[in-house]
Amino acid sequence: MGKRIGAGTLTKEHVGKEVVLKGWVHRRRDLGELIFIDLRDQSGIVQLVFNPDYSREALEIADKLRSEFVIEVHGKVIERDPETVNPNLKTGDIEVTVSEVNILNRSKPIPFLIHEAEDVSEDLRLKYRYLDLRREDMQNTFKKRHQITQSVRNFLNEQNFLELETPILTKSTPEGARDYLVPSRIHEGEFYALPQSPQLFKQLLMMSGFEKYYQIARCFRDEDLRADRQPEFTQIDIEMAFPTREDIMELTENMLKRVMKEVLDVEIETPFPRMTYHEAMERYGTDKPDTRFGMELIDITDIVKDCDFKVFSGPANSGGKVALINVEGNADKFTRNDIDGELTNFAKGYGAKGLAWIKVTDGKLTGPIAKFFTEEETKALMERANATDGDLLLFGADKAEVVHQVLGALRLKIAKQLELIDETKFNFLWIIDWPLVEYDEDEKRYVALHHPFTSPVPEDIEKLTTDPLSVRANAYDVVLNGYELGGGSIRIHDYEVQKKMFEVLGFTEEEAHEQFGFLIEALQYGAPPHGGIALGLDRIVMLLTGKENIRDVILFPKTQTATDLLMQAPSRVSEKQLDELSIKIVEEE
RNA sequence: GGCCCGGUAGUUCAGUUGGUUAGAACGCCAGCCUGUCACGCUGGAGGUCGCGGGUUCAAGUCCCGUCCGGGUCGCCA
Repeated sequence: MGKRIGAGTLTKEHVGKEVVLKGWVHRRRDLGELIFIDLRDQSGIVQLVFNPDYSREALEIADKLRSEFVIEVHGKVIERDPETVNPNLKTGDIEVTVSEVNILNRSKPIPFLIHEAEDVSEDLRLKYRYLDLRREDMQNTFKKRHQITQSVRNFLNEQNFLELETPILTKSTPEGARDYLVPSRIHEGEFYALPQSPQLFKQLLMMSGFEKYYQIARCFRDEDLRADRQPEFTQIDIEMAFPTREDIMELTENMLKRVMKEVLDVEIETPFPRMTYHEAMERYGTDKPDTRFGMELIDITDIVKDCDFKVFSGPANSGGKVALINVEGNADKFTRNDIDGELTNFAKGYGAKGLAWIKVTDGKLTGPIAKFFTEEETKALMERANATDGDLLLFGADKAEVVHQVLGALRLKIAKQLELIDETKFNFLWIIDWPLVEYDEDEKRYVALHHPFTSPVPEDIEKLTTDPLSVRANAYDVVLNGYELGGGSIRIHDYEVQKKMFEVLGFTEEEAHEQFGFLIEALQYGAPPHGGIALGLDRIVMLLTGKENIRDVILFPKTQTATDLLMQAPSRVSEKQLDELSIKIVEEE
């Protein structure tokens, strides 16, 4: 009885050795009196040969083997003849000739073959996730995910951070995302909430004297899903006592640098470029710009103020904005139909009323709106846009917010369509100087852009009550290739400032005490200055494995309607369970 | 909640202007095959065209509703 060896680990070094292999039947090639089987285990694939000259008994069993049967084989590693070497297989220069085979388990014909699962519809893959996960690509993804978390842990451990756990059953608080609620059996009519993040706990840990904390933390938010959003996801959660903003940013940069090096063997430049929120909105129309390509937004509000085109001069003269993106040299890729149809519809989806456009031909502006501009305006416009023959200019004219959204989205869509993005690049950058609060038209009050515990930059504290909208937050987001990887801030540690912040957000003193009394109190017992950051682990894995979808880097993800197709969750529960929780289901009409 | 795309054999798909018995490839089953590696060859089985309703002499195809999956806007401190 030899010891089991991994199929994918066999090399020429093993030639002549007797080995024991255990794994799955990946593929079978039955030539009658000669059968080949690709045996797959976690380490890889090796070809087994069943030859009657070696063992007729084994051949007869091999005849009965089917895809995904689990087998144990004893055999000898032999070198392949040069003409039968398979260069597509890592173990292709050897094979194992089998003397004995045991069927450890059988498999029904499976819904899809492992080697073709890549092309199978996603709902079927999710229903049979344990089959989908047998694929080499999936195995590699989760190996990489493991490497990333280990790399993060090693780095933070070396920096003397403690990995500490915080509760999953916690308190529902206002602000932020919708909570997942868990009914309490013992306290009738009361609920725990699953944490949207360990935010308050990690701040309390700083007040508890743990000066450097981290956690690979599961977080829950009951909001609608997207390609890069799941209702439960994982954050690399970090908090420090006594840090400056620079400390956290440098720590984050070094951590990401280490991960990129260890996992992808890619060197990234630090420090990362920094951009203010304002600049990001002006140049890219978004707070998470993809800087791997140009096509930046160009403001032309001043140029079109007096032009005859009311669609432009209107917003330009009433506090709005007119801007354009220049699709350089690609005017011929878009017909008038493409622009007035698909692109215009796309723009309308982001709040635009329409989509004005101009093409540049023979040094002149062409298209239906070109006639509205005087010679001077044309000249200024072309100069500002750096427009030359073959360019397509797409315009946004509206409130600045709408212009940013529309052109920002168009910029991305067109870059993808024209393949202008260098997929090998990793463009990390910081977005800083965020507004502390914004005005919510629906709720008729200020809401925190980050969260209510984010401190203003020191020089703006004065304006907190007089002009909240102008106050900059001491916050920072790290962005990679157009995705928000994470964000953090220096927190409020001053009781008075925190009280003022709640006031600005429209909390009465009573409400503040009811919801955050524990924090307000803790701040009064020697809370140290503190701050930190949280990074979305799933998104990091997604970007580092080149996936376009967060579900591909989560073992058992949920569908867009937040269901688990494998376990069939959520599900009804028994009357008895409901009774114990004092819960009654009200069926909708 | 809104908008968009999709749902036909186990899987991936095709299916014309609404018209005879809904096809292909892979997989599956059986037989043959000693150097295959996407093995090959021969034969076979396999369909609630997501579901419900409507229009029509006739619906996979057109209309309405609904369910499921995906993308996105709102939402996500």
